[in-house]
Amino acid sequence: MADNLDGADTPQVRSRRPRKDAARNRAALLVAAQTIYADQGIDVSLEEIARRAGVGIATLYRNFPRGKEQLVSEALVDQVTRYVDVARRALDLPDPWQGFVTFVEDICAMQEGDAGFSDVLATVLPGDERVEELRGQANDLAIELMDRAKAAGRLRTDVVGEDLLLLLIANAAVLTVTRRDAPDASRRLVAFFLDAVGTSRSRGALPEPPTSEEMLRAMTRLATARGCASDIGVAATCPGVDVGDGRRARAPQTDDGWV
Amino acid sequence: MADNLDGADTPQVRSRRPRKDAARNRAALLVAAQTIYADQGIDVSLEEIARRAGVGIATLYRNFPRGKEQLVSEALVDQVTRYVDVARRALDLPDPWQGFVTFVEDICAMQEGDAGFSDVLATVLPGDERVEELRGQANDLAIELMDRAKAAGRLRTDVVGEDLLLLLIANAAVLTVTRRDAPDASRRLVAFFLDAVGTSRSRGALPEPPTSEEMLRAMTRLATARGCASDIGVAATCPGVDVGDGRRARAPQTDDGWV
DNA sequence: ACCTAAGCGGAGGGTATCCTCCATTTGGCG
DNA sequence: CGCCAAATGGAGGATACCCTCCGCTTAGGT
Repeated sequence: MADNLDGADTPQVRSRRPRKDAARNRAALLVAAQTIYADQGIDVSLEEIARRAGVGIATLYRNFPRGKEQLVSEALVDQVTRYVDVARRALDLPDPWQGFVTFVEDICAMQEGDAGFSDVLATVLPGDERVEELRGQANDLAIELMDRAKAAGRLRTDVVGEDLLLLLIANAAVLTVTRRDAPDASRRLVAFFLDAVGTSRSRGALPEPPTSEEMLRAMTRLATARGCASDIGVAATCPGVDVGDGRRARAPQTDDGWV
Repeated sequence: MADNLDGADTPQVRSRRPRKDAARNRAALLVAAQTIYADQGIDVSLEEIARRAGVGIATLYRNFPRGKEQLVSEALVDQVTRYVDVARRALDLPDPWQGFVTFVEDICAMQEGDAGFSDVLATVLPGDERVEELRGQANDLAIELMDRAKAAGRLRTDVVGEDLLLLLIANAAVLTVTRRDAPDASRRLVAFFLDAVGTSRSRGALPEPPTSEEMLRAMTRLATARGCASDIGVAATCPGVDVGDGRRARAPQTDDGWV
């Protein structure tokens, strides 16, 4: 951590230990970012995070000079680390298929529990090499899990690592649409995927599907949030989101309202 | 279309035939919207559409007073109509399973061919009853297709209409991420889904998976387009857009790590 | 207790988007 | 041809977001 305290050190790297209030503010910002990102995804204004942390916007930029990208990376690096751990623990399971299934279900459950993490899994943080390094590790472990399951004859041999990525993207999208109104929908998608990639035609019972009402509410919510409609997000709104604000429509026109 | 021409009509509804230039501008706007939406999804600024149509922004608002929502509905109502036709034609196929597969593959291919349509399928246009009416029709037909396939013993009986919606959402997200760099990824997702919901364990060959390079490029493109990272936009999110500009980070502070 | 630099908050510049207002142009009827 | 309502385009108000600048505050060493 504190690899370079004060005192007469090299003139080049003149870092000092930060003041106590500064350290507190930095921590508050990270906590605020983690909380808000987990709840709403990473498309949240930096002002909102600073407000939640009880600091000014300038303090945020002093701690994270590269802006949103850096804040997102640092707020989510713990989750990405846990992601690697999940893969490692799945490899410890004796049954190769069980290991693969556990891994897939666990990371998709992590997406369900943290909208920001879900967003990040479905994209790339071009700026942060730490996150990308961890992602690479997890990817290697995932390949290992898959190879093991293939060797055991339980995973189709024509399934590749990129297919897992497709699932993460798909699941992120389903979650951004359904997180609030039909949270079980994600598990159903995952069950379909596992069913498709496995060889053992076990075909257990599926999780409950969402109801029509839940889906309607979820999609309508997304549409209004997006200021109109679309994209998961999305691209994904996409994926993600886009706070959306209101739209007033004082409108001399008839302007009947939304739904 | 022209349901109320001029002449001495009811004093309440005083619509007249529009001037020729006005009609031309309206058509140009719709064409521009269809073109741009198909290419980039519906998260495009109205200014850009007006510019492409060669008219001012005020002209757009005169023709579509409810703004983006109305323009999207009217630009995409043709596609949604085709969507219903696809379902109807699938019902004409004699083989129930073949009909279901054809329907699913065709609408997902429509999503691939039209990013705006893909966005709309994954949400709801709360304002436009015409689109929602058509969506309801297509939904009923889809249920019929599924019941038929179930009765033939080819579709799992625990699959419901909402599962199809999940696929459309998932596919929209995959497409917003991969459309430019790995367009085949969508077909692979669809193949997985069909494999999971079918009972006949036919298990044909899967479409080619995307390569690692393609996926990396796709995800990086999305991240930079979002100005930072994420969100699929769900649709993609924000799909499409958000120029993002540069970000400089001159960083006055020493700003070394401190972890 | 004092002093200095680290740290702070918020105003405000820049950009993007949605939407409205209004002075000007123009289609097309008489 | 001449008129006038229909139609036009672009300025600009409102909002949201990103990021920087700058004068004030305060931690903490002496």
